[in-house]
Amino acid sequence: MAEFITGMKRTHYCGELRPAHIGSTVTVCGWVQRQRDLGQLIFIDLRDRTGIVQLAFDDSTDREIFKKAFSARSEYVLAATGVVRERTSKNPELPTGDIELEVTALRVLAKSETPPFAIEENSPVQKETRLRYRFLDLRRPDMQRTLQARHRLVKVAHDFFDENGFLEIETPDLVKSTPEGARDYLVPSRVFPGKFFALPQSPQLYKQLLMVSGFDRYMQIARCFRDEDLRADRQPEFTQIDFEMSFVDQEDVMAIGEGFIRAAYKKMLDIDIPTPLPRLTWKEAMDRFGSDKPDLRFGLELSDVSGDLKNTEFRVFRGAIDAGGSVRGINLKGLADQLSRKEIDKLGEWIKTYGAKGLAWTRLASTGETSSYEKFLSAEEAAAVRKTLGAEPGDVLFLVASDENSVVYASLGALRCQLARKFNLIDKSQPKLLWVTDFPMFEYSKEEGRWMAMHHPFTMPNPEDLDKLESDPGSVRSIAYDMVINGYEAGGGSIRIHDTELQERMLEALGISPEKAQERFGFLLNALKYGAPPHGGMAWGLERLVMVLLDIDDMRDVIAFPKVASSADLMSDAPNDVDLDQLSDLGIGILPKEQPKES
RNA sequence: GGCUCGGUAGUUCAGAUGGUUAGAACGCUAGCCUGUCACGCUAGAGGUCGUCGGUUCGAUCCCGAUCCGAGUCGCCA
Repeated sequence: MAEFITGMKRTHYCGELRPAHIGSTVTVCGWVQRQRDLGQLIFIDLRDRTGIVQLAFDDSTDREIFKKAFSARSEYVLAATGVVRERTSKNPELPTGDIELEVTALRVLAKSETPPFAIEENSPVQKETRLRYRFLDLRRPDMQRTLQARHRLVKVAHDFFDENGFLEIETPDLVKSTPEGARDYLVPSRVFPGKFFALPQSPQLYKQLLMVSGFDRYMQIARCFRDEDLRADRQPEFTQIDFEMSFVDQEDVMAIGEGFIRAAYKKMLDIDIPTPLPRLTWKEAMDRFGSDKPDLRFGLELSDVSGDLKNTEFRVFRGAIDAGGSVRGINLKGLADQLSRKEIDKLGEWIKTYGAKGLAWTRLASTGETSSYEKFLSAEEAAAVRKTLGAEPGDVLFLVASDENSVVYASLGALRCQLARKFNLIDKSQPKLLWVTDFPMFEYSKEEGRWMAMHHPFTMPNPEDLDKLESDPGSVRSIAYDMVINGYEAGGGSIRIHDTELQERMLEALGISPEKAQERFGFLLNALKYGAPPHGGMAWGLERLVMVLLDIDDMRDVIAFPKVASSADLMSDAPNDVDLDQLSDLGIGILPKEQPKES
């Protein structure tokens, strides 16, 4: 039977005791990290969220207390009162290593089964086991630190936006389903059987409505939900640091965005981020880095060699160029001797996952020059390509050709990052932040056979491109901007359309009929008719920011109770079956699982 | 949905052309031990080898299906 804590009041956290406390009587509470039984002498390391302190029991200790110490096991919960004394032999590894507690009162507040893994930093346990026992995993010091950092970042956000006149206003979690964009999580309505709410993918429409309502400056730590497949850096439910402001243009929003990120880096890491941040247009980012979220901590920029090859007789290259695509390349400087032919072939296979048909290469190794494509080119063409890529002895040149530029960008953008990781070319000494601006308004969806909004349908098109909205949607730029940090899309936003007519025109350009538009977005279109101020804003992914700030590469490590790749929660076993009664209340039936077709 | 990788003791892993009794380390249990701090020493317990089916005299190992996990492509306005 566990003992009660009544009458024992914690005076100190374990990790804060120091030689200055010697002689004073203190009470600490925590979990048994480890018990060391030396016969007539027992030590217990007691852990709480601040650290560890050693409890000592010897022949001067009360026998009843000694017995309790003897039976204490890992993760038992103890309260201990004692006198702080200097240690006979000190432990320089511990902040509390100069002192220990000579225990005069001890209570076992709770026993514990043997934990499935040791509660310590970097304990070598598979993610699956950690997530099944998440409540134990979270006891580990690194998880405690990470979630404390997450808390501090949210505090920085609240403080910064408050100081700048932003009001936090909560928007609903049960909203209207708007099938543009990510798949919605649906919530059935009991009162309206067969009808559904959706969980918000973002507070987008509501924060725009708040601008119409005159709140002028809004912010929210907003929960968002997207029913899409997960990645190491993507969870189905996540949090945004979201803001929106009125009577502003892009520069005003960016200034606030830079102000917040400066405050975040300063208060979290004591790093001064120089502002204004550098900017790249989307086009520049794609041409130079093959990505709209380029990692600027290393070089390996792309070069377009299409111009050198426009008259080539080599079909692979010529065909790509003639079809409106391109041939582009990367020069891996000075590493030819460290990249074997076999490894190059492996990269060639790997890059096919990005849609490339293959990887053309030239290896200028000290043992000789070899190339997969130069034999198909004239001497002038081969030389021109080398010149464009700045080839020198020791380099490896990589070329990708495709009749779709998006494939060239995706392949080389991924190759660039892959090579940087492989050869450790990433300079981690300084974070690299930038804005990517002038995103295309639309991208063509082959699946849907129509133009889709790249950002979202409420994004303001660049006024210079307005006349091309219907005639040439592919060339229309938007007033949208992403904040990119170390190759992560940390945040993004846009100036919104605040004019009903333009909004209707935009929806029509997206192939949404006026009737459909009214049905889906009527509440927004209606609001825009009643005096909407020009407005815009942006949002950061809170988890992404914590990841970037703390250099953590798994988003699950910055979320207390995350989901696994199948979007299940291993600890609680959600999602789960529900009673038929619950379903019938909602007017919902479950279709039988589709049987595999007979062949 | 596709591709790749993985599932063996509580944990992290090793293993065998398909053959009697499946191993290690840590952890756990018990005993001894007065200065440990990854305490030490001694002894011991602990396994449906993810699940189902097939091949075989015999399957943890081979084959098929399936479940679970990881990465990634698609997807993520």
